Amino acid sequence: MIHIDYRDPRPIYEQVKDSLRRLVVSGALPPGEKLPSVRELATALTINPNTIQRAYRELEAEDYIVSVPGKGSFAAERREENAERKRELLRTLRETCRELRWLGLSDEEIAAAIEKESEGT
Amino acid sequence: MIHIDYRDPRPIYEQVKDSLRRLVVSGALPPGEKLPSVRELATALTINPNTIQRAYRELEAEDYIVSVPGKGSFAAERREENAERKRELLRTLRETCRELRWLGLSDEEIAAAIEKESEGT
Amino acid sequence: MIHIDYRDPRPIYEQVKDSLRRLVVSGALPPGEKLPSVRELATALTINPNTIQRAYRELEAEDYIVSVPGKGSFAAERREENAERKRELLRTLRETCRELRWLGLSDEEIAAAIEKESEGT
Amino acid sequence: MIHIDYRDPRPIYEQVKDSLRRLVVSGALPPGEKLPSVRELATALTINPNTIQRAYRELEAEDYIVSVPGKGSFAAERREENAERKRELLRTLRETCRELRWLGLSDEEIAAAIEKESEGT
DNA sequence: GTGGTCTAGACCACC
DNA sequence: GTGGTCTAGACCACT
Repeated sequence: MIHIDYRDPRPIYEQVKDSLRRLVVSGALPPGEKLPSVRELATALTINPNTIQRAYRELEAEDYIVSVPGKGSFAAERREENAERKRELLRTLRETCRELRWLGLSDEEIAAAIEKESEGT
Repeated sequence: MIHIDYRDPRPIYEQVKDSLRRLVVSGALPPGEKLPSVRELATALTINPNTIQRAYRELEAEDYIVSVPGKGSFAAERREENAERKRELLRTLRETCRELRWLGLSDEEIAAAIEKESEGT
Repeated sequence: MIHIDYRDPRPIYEQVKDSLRRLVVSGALPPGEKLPSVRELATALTINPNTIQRAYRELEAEDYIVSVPGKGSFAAERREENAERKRELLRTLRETCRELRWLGLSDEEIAAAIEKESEGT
Repeated sequence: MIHIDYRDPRPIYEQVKDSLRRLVVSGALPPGEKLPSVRELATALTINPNTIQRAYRELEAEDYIVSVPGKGSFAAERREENAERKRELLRTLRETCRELRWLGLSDEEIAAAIEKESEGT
């Protein structure tokens, strides 16, 4: 589920963050579900625990997960604040649609793509 | 119009590509419009001309611009092929919507954001 | 009313002290009001009684509560000594105001915030 | 100017953050002023560079400093957003005033303390 | 076992 | 020189 691409110029902790955020947001990790421990994930990905730790720390700061010392890390409850992130997402949403239109997609086709937002990645 | 962020981990030529593609796709550079020359843009951004060259080359391969030897580079006509790029865009579209829904936005709010796809960047 | 945060790096007895002091200072525990016994509070918070004991002992040394052997602990009368604590509070007061000003608040806004010193915690 | 107390239960990077934030907010480090480099401060305080780095990273995320790779870190321009931090500061402000009143200070004395908010720490 | 902090030391890209 | 990332390995408090 979590894939690291060493040719990706983005730092590893960012790639880990993105993967985990997607798992939470997609519902693959429902609220309250336990995430792999820092050490587990580190050995599974053969990445240093500090790097995983940083990903977890920042995901907690962004309210996607909750970490409880001595217990583990868990998918967070859904929250509706986070105006910053919303603005960012709406911006990419608009840009993506603009380019799709430029590539010839009609608004109906775009809407359809959003509806059947069910399958994989 | 073209903004380089040296703290962005992505390579410079990728940032230049994104900026230029956005200009084309948004209509800021309508089809046929002349782009600045590689050398012009390089000096304007104080970036190595090779970096700009690479951005132009790849944008041409992706059909966003057309380069005419001895004349310059121009915004391309709108193309409806590029299935690869379409799939990529639809994928980010779906992921963006999924996270926006997770953050509490209704489908109506998302649709509205797409409609008034007018303001800033 | 007393909230323990196990992720707070401060020792538990400090957190208990702060909570109790706030109750006294806010008037929630008016002078003479009986506090829960050490054992009661310890079981209620599932904390070691020694930890609670230490909080009570130090709060008595600082004149916020009074403990009467065999009878219990009570919110103290208002005291105007405690020059040490006053200096400490005035110091944090000045620093807090300084940062609020830096963040753009005018003296009027700050004064207003102090006036309507009524709502939550 | 930056003092680390190893008996303080708070992590070192937090203490470093607080010290630096105070320097910025107090005007001791005016906007644009260069901060000591990560390595300089690390050796000066005999603290590991990673620990200092973390403090700098988080201060940048909170918009108190700006770090430019290859150039250094600098005190940020004053910004007036940061509603989160404002709320937190106003909360401590109210609590501090409440306890000062309980200790017998009049509103006039408190206001006076805020006015002559000039001297040191 | 868990998350969290810290150290020591390395490497990178950029200036 | 600078900030930034990553590894390796240690220690702590808490469950």
